[in-house]
Amino acid sequence: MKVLTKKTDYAIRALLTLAASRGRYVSAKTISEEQDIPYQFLRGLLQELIRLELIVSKEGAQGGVMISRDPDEISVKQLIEGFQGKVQVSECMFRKQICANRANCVLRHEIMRIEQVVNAEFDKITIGSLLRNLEVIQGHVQPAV
Amino acid sequence: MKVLTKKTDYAIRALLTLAASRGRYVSAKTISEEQDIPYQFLRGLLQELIRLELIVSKEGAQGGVMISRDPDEISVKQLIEGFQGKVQVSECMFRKQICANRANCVLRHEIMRIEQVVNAEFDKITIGSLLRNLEVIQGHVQPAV
DNA sequence: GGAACTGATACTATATTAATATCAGTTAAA
DNA sequence: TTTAACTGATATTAATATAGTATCAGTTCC
Ligand code: FES
Ligand code: FES
Repeated sequence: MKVLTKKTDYAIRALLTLAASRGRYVSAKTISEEQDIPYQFLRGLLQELIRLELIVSKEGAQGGVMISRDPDEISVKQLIEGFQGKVQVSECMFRKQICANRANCVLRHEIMRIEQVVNAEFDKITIGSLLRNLEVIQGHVQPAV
Repeated sequence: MKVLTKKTDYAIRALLTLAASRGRYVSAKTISEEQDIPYQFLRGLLQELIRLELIVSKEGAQGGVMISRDPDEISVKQLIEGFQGKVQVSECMFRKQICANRANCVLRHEIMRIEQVVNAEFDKITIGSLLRNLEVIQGHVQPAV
């Protein structure tokens, strides 16, 4: 079972690059090279991020995309939902047998608990937190201004 | 994000039927009709369950398959792993940037925690526990002998 | 005007999942 | 002893999701 698709993975990485360059427009070409993401695939993905209102773009020479939110407000959960849909264990297991009694279905309760845990965990992980971890690991910590 | 594939879903349902008929051989046809699972698809799936040693079969007329384990010892986790492979969040996110320092990667730690929680939860849900829930819901509880 | 960009969209390739089809061999029982 | 009800094994197709490519129009900066 794979939880993150490549698209989500790429989106996270693109946002990391953008978060590290806040306030500046970065071209798709640059991101593509820096993160080793196929150019055209990235282009499409960036347009989705624009629709999700996580980044904004500027056309023309010297244009590109720029992150438009506080990186701490962008969670991996949002990205998973945006690109892969909500975490859902099974549309509804055992339809025939149980679903007549959904409200009382114990299984359903347990499954929803799992979903909640997964969502809560992915909600904790943000672009901001990831970036800080990256910086710590790579020794690129910038002194607070 | 879909956690259970149809195959896993079908397998669980087939095992529920078999658990409800412990000690008897049930034909694929019967299971197929009872659980509304495409016959040939079910056939293949049952052969996998045999390989996983969760059921045994008997050929010929009056043959079929029979559950060969205590239903409480068959967890949804085992089935997911058998049919879909281990739960894995991402083969390894951010390869380029972090994987040079895997041991210290905070992200990796968080992700592994999520995996553990999901696995632990699915490990708690067994064919036995599901069947009991079903019986309670449907009012088919058999008095203990 | 031309190079460096994004917007929009259409297309192809690959992988995974889901479903079917076929035929040989086994067993029970009429 | 034949036949209907079964599984074993395997091949094939269909449907869907994911991943990646290509093209062209329009914008902006120099
Ligand atoms: S699985 Fe559908 S209500 Fe329980
Ligand atoms: S994601 Fe690979 S080590 Fe952190």
